[in-house]
Amino acid sequence: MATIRDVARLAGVSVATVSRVINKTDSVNPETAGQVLKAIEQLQYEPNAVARGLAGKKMGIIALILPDILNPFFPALARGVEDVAHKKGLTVILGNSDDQGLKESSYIKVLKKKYVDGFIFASNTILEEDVEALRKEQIPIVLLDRGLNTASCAVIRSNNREGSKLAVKHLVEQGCQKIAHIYGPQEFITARERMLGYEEIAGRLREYSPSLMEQGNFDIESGQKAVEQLLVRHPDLDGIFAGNDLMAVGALKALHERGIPVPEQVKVCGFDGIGLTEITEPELTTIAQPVYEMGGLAAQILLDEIESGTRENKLIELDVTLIPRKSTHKEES
Amino acid sequence: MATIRDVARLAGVSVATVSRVINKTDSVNPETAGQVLKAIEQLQYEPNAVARGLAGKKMGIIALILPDILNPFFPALARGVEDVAHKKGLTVILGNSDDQGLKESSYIKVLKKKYVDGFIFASNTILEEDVEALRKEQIPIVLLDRGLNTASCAVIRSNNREGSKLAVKHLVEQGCQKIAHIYGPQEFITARERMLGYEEIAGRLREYSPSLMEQGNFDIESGQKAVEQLLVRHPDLDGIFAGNDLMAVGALKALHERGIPVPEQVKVCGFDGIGLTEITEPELTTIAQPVYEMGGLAAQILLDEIESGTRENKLIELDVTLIPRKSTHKEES
DNA sequence: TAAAATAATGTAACCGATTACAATATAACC
DNA sequence: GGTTATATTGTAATCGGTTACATTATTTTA
Repeated sequence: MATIRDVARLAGVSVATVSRVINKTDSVNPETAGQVLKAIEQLQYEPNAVARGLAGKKMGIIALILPDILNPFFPALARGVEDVAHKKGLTVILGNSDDQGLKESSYIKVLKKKYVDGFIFASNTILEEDVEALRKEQIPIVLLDRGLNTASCAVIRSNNREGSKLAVKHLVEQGCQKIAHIYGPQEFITARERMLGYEEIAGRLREYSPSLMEQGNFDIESGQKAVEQLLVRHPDLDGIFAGNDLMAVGALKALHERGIPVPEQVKVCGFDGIGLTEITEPELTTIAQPVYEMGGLAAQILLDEIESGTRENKLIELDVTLIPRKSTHKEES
Repeated sequence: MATIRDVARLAGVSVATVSRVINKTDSVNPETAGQVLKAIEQLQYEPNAVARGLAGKKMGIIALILPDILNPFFPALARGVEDVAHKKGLTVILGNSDDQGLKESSYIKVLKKKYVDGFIFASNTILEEDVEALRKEQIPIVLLDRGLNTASCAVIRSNNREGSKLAVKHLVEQGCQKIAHIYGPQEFITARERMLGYEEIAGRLREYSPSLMEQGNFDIESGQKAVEQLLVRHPDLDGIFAGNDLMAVGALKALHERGIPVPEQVKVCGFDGIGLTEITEPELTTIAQPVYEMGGLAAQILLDEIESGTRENKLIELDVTLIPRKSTHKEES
């Protein structure tokens, strides 16, 4: 591998000049630049990223820390981030935090030493002090799905409350009168917002009762259990809005086990828009978040901050979309 | 951030001695070491990974290049790799190649400049010349699912042929007599092996015919289409072995559309063991690959090679497991 | 007991870039 | 025409470690 000194020697100039040509940081005589370019070409020279990193304290790497890539919500996010980053010549480091603040801290510690350019956290557990520390060290950071009160950096999420309202309204339109809600863990702001959206619309219904809500865990099994509980209290419920798609799948399973036909007797709607929803039987109506776009946007904002050295503490809420499918289909009568 | 020179100054020794204490590369007087450790503690010193990387040509990063993290097969692989890497203090860079050799080459080019310690390719498209080039530069590399004929490095895959045989035998045991196969793109060695396994067992059946095989594309839609074709030729088929789970899901969809009951009239078996198979109706029998373990093992081998500087051109085939579920269930009579 | 091996430490080059500062030549200004 | 601004280039320090080589003190070996 040729170094900048090899190029300088061959072109008959100093390394500083070569560096100037490469980075266009300073004026260089066009003729000289020509020589340098020729030498670069001839030696197939490529600047060493690590040496650059050491000098500039930036390795051209962004870190994406998410709870668990196994959760079907995150691959699309990761892909969105990676596509944007790759287009700009940056690479992406992936970390799984398992929603443990400590693991996140440990990633931060390790990656700071590697001069990562910035962080994207798709997580609810990141500690405020960690955010603050990065802020102080001027390391850009973008958060996904985090509360805005604590936000001292850019935050991206989708409009969970509106999405929730969309879902419940849709169920009502399809003829549901007694709509239950399986909500996710309340430490997640997304789960709280979705619950609020549900309450806002469902609360107006004649059949509404707080006991129509049941906690789940954002996974399939908990959705299943929640429905079992709900059916004990309300055997006559005719609609279920699950706080995410996995729990909706669980709901579908539970209903199927009990022989309750979907959508004829009970209609089910999920939230997230992950791929699973297309392969259940019946296919699952859901509120789709623009997950891929969220990832792309997060990367875009991060890259902008990295490049400009500025920080924008804005909160961006992306629109969600109702995808009506068979699980909420209304029979024509 | 304190540097090694700060530590040296505070401890009253040279930087070389500090380095020796940190890396335990050379004998140091215990008393001196004590001073150094105290200084390190006091200054909260952490060695800078980039400077280390520059000097040692290793950044403590491994690259995982896979076709597409959106394909549900790969998150588990990525998680397996990351868990092992993280345990050893290494970080993982993720790249999506979309099965394009050129994109892979571009990742290699970029990442070599970043002094990545090694590569894991979960891909069929990597160019032989790229492997060879890395070999020459002593950069460790592990391949997943790649042909062994060309292998000049460690290769890990699961025993596709045996898995396939397991699947077909299982269908036979469940009473199938006319078993079709949807095979994947033949440039994938996995698809070829699975087909061979199918032929070996199914070829012995009385009802066997080569026209029971139909090409698919490893995605849901192609599975659906393949079944439609197959049903035209063989309306009486009673078993389908799909080359992967996604195509099996497609098969299920096609059968469901036609009102053909599964497993009563036709039994279906997939391959891979991804999570989707648990949420279809009926749940899908599949041949599970130990995907998470494969990732972990790949990382393990890579780390060993990185540490020892050796290369082992071994081919490892991991065992697969039949997971019988409702989609191949035999009615008791 | 002299010679050879081992332990402990320091000096300084090196990894391969960036960049502050200095130096020179040329162009623009009054 | 002298002075100041601008363009062009080079020198050498710097980023923050690792490590080859040299030096001195202490042990082991013959």
